[in-house]
Amino acid sequence: MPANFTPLVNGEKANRREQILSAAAELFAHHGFHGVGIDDIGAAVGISGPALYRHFRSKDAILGEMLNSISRYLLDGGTAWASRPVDPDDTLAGLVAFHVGFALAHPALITVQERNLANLTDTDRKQVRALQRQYVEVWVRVIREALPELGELQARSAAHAVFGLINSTPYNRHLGDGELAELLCRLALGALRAAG
Amino acid sequence: MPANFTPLVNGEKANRREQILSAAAELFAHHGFHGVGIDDIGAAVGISGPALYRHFRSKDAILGEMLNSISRYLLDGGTAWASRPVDPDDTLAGLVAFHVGFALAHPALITVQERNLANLTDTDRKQVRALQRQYVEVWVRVIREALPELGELQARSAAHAVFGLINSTPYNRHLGDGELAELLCRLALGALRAAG
DNA sequence: GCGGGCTGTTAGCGCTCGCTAACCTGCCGC
DNA sequence: GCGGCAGGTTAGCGAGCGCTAACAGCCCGC
Repeated sequence: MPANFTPLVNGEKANRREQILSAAAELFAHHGFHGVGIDDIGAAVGISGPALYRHFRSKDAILGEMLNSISRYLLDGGTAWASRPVDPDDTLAGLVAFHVGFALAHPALITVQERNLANLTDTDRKQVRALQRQYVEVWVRVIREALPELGELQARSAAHAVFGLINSTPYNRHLGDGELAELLCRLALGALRAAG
Repeated sequence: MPANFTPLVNGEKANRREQILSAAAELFAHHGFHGVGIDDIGAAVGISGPALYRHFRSKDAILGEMLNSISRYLLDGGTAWASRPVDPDDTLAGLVAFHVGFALAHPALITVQERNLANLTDTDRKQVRALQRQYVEVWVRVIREALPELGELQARSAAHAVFGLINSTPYNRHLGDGELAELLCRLALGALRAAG
């Protein structure tokens, strides 16, 4: 199970790229993809405008790499938790805690992932949707193992609803991180338990 | 408690305006505010481009009126439910069902409301945020009456989380409307019960 | 029946945006 | 020490955007 999220770990030189991805994520989250200019992203990392094209092929490529790496991270982490040989309730709790941890650590990425799927290139969108679909399937499987009385469609709907619940972190900055994490886990598990 | 949502009921002539608002909502939800052009909105209602300016002062005004009327509708409906003299658990259940009903009937409006606050004019944004804040306060009050052991901050966080849960309707079209409504109500109430 | 508002049209202005071109500079290997 | 490349700069292009101007048909009151 991955500990820290680093979009791309290419040894060394990826540093500027990560800087750009992180700044762009923040900007995209606040103003939307079309509301952010190339110059804005450049300015946010201290370089100016077209210098970005030394690191990314296009503005779309920035968003594409961002969403791809998020989806891949979630899928990998989720798969890792799901394949641990513990009892179903603990597996579900672990999966919830994993997603809560990510949502708390990276609210901007959550926002971008939720809002800007439609702004992707066709190929990028297909890739990201495939990864997201697989992630949902992991959840569906784990939910149904913990709550066998649920049908597949019900489990899928419940998964989406729980994603919405957890992904409320961008609007949810009243409590400290620790307390909020615990509350979100309780809420999510309580919701799922009530679904059965 | 309002039955149907009609953004503005100005007697008669508001018809075209409502047509435009509804088409724009769908487009904004799919492509984001900046991703939709004046010509797109016009085409969606069968007129072409600049004719919109016979009905709205600007593109921003369309979004402004849309978000203002959504927020006002939710606040009015929520306030109506909250002030019914029934026992706290039933009040909370009613409030949940009210929000679920809106989210199921108007997923596009939910999406726009969630994503495009930042694209509003300063004055519009202030108005909308004020309405939203009041709506949250209604929820906080009702939640705390049903679950007195919850602190105010916890209740506010729980409210935001439940909004996220219910507002997952745009991604959640696997079940029929009736079944999904019932599931979402159960999930939301289960989550809140687990918070106490 | 005709003048005026209401609602539509097309042409086009001015601005911003993504991106390219052309050029500059510091560092590293040979 | 010098050639080349990685990574930065500014100028400017072409396209698309929001919006305005100018004009046209329809309908309604007098």
